[in-house]
Amino acid sequence: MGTATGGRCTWIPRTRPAGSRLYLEGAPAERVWYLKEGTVVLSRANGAGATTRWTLRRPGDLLAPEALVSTGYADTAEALTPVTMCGMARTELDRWLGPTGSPSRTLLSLVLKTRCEETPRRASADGTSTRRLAQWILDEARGGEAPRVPRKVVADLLGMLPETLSRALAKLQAAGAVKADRRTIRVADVDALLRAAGEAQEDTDEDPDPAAETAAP
Amino acid sequence: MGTATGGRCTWIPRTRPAGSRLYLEGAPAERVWYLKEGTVVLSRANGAGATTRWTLRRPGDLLAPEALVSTGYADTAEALTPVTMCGMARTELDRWLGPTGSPSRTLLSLVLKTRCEETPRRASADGTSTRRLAQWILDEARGGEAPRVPRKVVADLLGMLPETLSRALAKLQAAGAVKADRRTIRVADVDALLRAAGEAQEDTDEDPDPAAETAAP
DNA sequence: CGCCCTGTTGACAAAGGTCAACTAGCGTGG
DNA sequence: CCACGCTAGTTGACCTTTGTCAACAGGGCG
Repeated sequence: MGTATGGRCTWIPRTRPAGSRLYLEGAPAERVWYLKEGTVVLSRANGAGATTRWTLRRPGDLLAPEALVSTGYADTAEALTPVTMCGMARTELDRWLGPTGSPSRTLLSLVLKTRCEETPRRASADGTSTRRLAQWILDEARGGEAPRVPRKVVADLLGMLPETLSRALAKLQAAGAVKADRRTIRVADVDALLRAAGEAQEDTDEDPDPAAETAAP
Repeated sequence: MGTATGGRCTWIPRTRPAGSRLYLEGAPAERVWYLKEGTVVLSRANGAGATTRWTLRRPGDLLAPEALVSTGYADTAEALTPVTMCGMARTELDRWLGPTGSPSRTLLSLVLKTRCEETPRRASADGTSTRRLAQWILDEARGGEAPRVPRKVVADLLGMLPETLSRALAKLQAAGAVKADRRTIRVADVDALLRAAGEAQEDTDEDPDPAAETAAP
């Protein structure tokens, strides 16, 4: 590892108390951190109003690497314990990484892009089967058509059985949201589909999050 | 993107028919591919005997980037359609990427490491709540103790409610697998825990997978 | 010392898994 | 070219698991 570990890095070390929000999903992604001490949990809004915590970060992990390929943070990070982290401004990091277009930077970008796109899906072990299916279709459809993969595969990807998928799809068809035959699924009514994907916790108001969390400065 | 896109790459293009296995989880990771055409599904054995398909790869995605940081493939890849992909041997890629220890390579390694470790967890939207909890504890425990995070956080990470988590934990304690108080969970009996994590589809024999899939050469 | 927050336990309802029968499309072979 | 059989997908009935709602307990902090 070398450069990033060992403490004698050019990155700026900093400590934050337990409970603090380190960065917010959607905010301009200006910094990347290397986590030296403590535990951090990442959460992400999952299409519907709800927010899901989906993974932990521990010492040695990188926080917000997406800053390199995206303009906004992909997750909200919350310290579960007091943390020590080394931060670096995105622009500085950019310089540090060397010329764009170098093989390793190209690869880095590719990997990060893929990672950013797929993680949100990961989150949802929640929501009704119909809702998950609707979200998947919205995510995956290109030109109004979902990928032509066997039903069994779709079911696996969504963590449900083919039978359940079949029923969920039937519901979406009944609602007029999609039109499906044995091997294709096409979007018939985006609004209806969005409704199916979002509906449920529609009552859950945005959780205004009254500061409270941030401990002593 | 430049280097990797556009077709005029140093990578060796190759086509494979629908249904073929492109590489196998656990096999020595010798190549990395750039997917140019087609759809690929990745699956991974999830602790218990079962195997879960967890994500799709489409044109423009990288296949098996873990080859750079791991000796074995992390997933099994299966072509859902005929595919065209550009492969490169790990050693050659290694040379192409330039000196180890350069900032961008260091970062690339970090990101890949994190990615490899966290994806398996993603898979499991399946299994009973007790089983998922057992797997999580096995995954996360360091020195016989699971991370000290609030129950609510653990529940979120596992996609269940605090109530359900509480019941699942009670079962594991009843089985003598763990010992937990209000804020810690420590492993009491690894074997019992492994049994709890694996049990269920114990009848599911290994799916010998009788060729069948591979289409015409 | 008492309140509040987090976690636990209980009873009930609903979503989804299970098992099983049935249908449709496709490929194969006569 | 048609018929047959096979596999993937659909539908139905039932049962387990988990989410829901609610009451309660234990620790920590004021």
